[in-house]
Amino acid sequence: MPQLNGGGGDELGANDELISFKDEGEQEEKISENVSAERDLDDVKSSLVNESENNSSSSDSEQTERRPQPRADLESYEKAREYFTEALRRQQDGGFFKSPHYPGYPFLMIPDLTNPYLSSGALSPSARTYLQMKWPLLDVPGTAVLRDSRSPTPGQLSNKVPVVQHAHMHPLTPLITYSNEHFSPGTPPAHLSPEILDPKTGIPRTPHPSELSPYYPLSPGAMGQIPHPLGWLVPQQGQPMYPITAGGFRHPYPALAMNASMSSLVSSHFSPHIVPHHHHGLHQTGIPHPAIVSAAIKQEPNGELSPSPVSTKKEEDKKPHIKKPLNAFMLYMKEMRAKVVAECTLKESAAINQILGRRWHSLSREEQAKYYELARKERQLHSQLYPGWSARDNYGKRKKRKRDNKTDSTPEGEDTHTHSHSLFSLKSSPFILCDFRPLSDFSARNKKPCVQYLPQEKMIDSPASSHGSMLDSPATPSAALASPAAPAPTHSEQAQPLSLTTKPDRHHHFPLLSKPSSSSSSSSSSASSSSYQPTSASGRQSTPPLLSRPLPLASLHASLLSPPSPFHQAALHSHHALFQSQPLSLVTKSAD
DNA sequence: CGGCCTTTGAAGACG
DNA sequence: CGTCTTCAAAGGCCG
Repeated sequence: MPQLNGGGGDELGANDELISFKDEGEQEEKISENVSAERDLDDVKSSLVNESENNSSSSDSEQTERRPQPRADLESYEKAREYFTEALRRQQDGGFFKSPHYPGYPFLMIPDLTNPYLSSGALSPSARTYLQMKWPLLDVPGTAVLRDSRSPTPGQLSNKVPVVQHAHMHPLTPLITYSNEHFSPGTPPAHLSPEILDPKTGIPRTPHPSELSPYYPLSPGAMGQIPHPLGWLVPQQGQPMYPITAGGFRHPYPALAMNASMSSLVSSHFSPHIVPHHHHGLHQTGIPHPAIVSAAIKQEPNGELSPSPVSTKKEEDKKPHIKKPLNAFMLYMKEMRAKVVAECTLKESAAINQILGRRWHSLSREEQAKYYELARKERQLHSQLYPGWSARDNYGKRKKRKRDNKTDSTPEGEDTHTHSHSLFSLKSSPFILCDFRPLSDFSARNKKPCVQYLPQEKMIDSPASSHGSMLDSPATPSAALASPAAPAPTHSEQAQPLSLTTKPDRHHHFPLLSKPSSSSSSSSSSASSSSYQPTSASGRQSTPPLLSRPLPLASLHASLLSPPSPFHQAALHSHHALFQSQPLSLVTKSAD
């Protein structure tokens, strides 16, 4: 929670910073653990790769799409998201390794919250993002709303609508911010850029250098300029954000609301000229929504807009397709996919996703928390933007789902309750089986083996990681923290190889592993859990995902090792400090 | 050309 | 209230 902690934005920031050490240290974090270390290395590698690749391939293609070329812009929110993620990714990669603008990692060192960027820098990429987002929020008077990140129920917060508060900004904001970076590292925005909407006028103007800067072009505080409040809203390519709701528009945003970076980014990325008109994607409100995607209209990969027949438009108008907000994992996927792809030869998304799924589980609580928070904000924003929207609206839009019952093949009764989600995965336990299985399956199925990847992954993720990481190093004290509430399904799975299904975690706890508290269901989310977790916007799953979901091995171990609550809380509060000063292992012990 | 596969999470639907 | 289903992204693969 620290991160989430709205109240002390500063503190949060501070915490983040601490955490941030992870980022760099991420690698470091784990020194203690081989696994982690490996993982980190892996990551690093990947990042390195990415860099190169980004410059070359991935980025090219991606950028190409995204570049503000004069395309029509209808894109949707998807694209916007892509930007974000991409920005994120780049940020990470670039920032991390290249450190373009920042020589070194400046951020790390700077504790100053005021300077978000810096501090953020310290954090893991995601963390950074996070911070950035927050800042703006903090600044805002109305922050109360935002702050909630953790605690306050979203519902409360939002009184939603009318007050758009920063809502506009948040979720996306961060993202947007990222987007800046997205171009940054290697690419000078020259082409991109130069025009930025004038915050005030909305007219394209030349950006300040600072804005242009790829990485953190602008620090909000630093920047004197006030971004156009709506800047990010500006649809440009649309991507970036959710469509604006009428309410949103009305509100004058406090300058604060907008993150300078966002605005700049947005503008830079999206060429203004392109944007301005609402194309088809008008929201009900009549406001153009990037978020709204019409299937028909989606851009083509090439970047070309598919011609949208008039009829199509009509439909759209009638029912604009508003996509679901991305969840934490999806956000993570977007961010990390490129890296994974770069690392391995495989390109199939299915395979990549498996890997990502494992990595996701291996993330530390803090890391996951970042994404959860981000997702939460995104949902919040989404709800504000589209008050009336419900997930159900999209039901049936996606073609049909796979037969849920793939089960047939594996039809043991047990599966019945398993979701359509991969059966395989179910069986595969992250621990032992899992890692292998999926991969193996996957590899088997796929012609292209991920040569590089597999080995590493296995090594990393699976056994070793799970095991070592936790025990040895509390790599994730946090994880430990998280775990208490929820048994780490993952672990549990590991513990029980075959039969266990993955999914069960949510509901089932393994007896063996399970911790007493179990709560299984979720609800119980221990205080701790709740604390760190972002409050779920939706009341329903108040349970922190982390808890509910498979926890990192660490968590599992931790839970086993130590009594949940005490340790837990203590850890929560102090964990950052511990991290920094002491080895994880110590922490764990101490906990005990 | 369109659906499948795969992942986790969120939320709707249903019992 | 608990369980199940659908969708979100993404991109190669397959029919």
